Amino acid sequence: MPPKFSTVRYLLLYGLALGALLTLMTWSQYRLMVIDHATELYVLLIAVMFAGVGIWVGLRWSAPRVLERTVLVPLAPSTDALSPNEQVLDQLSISPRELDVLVQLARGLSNEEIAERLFVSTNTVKTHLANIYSKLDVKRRTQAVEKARALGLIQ
Amino acid sequence: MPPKFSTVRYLLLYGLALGALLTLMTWSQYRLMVIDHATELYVLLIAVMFAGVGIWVGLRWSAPRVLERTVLVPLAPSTDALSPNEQVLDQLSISPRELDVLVQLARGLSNEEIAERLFVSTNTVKTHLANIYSKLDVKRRTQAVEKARALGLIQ
DNA sequence: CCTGAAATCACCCGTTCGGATGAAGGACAG
DNA sequence: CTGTCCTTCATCCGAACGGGTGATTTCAGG
Repeated sequence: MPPKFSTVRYLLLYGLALGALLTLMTWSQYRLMVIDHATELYVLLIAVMFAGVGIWVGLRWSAPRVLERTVLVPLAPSTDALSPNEQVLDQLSISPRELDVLVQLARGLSNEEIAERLFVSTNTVKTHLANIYSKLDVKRRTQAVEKARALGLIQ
Repeated sequence: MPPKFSTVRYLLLYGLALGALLTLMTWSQYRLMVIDHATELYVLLIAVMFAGVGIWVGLRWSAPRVLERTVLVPLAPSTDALSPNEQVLDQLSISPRELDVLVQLARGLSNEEIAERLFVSTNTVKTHLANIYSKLDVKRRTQAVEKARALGLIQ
């Protein structure tokens, strides 16, 4: 359960998922071929499966930050050059990824849950959090949320 | 540093503080008597010291909850019978003391800091927090703050 | 081309937190 | 006066968190 080597774990999961997909593909191909030549169903199945894989990969690489940004941006329409929270972000030199972690943090997620949502290891989350704490000059996660809220970085 | 027996610790602090006060009183009395008969100054000193003690004792017994309540109430003027957050408080059956802990929790304080501000032991804070978690149906303190904020219990 | 920032991952160690449980005293309604 | 709720305090144990440190990769900018 505790992902000490999350990279290895995810690689294993990748492999297992791909293997299961291939097995399912060949099996379904065989079954459908035997029963009747429902190639349309077969194509549909393939399409659905790969659509799922595509959606997952898309989430894996873009969603975690884009989804949050689209929530944040409309709340603060850019009047001049930078919105207020972006100014604060620059002043505190908080990186985009650190803001991602901060947003998840404000939702009350644990390190492991944040790691899962952002598709990184818990070690990475901890590193980001340590940087956030030092930049916000706080000691704990609840204080970080409180201060980030006061500074307008989140919500 | 870790207050395992906070009652004993506070009793010791009481004793030490009282002893220091008595020492200071006799010393100041002696000094002022020798220099000149500035009884007014002496009375003033006594008054200030005991006013401080009185304020501290007052805070010790009443302020921790009253001070926070006065922050909460004006934000939600009672329209009919119960203000919205009080309705939620009743529905969730969150006790006044638990709300006190919740308010401190939202400020990002640690268990020990909350215990100091509310003049209870960390064990008591932990008990209140456990009850809060079960009543709010959450697992961690950051989640509790998030949910309490969403429910309008705080801020 | 090289530097530096950003992002990622890892390990160790100590502290804090949370779950489970028991207990005791005060307040208050029935 | 008896049961119930609130508040308080306690212990044990496992999980989560935070500090410190080091390392690699990528990539933009000088």
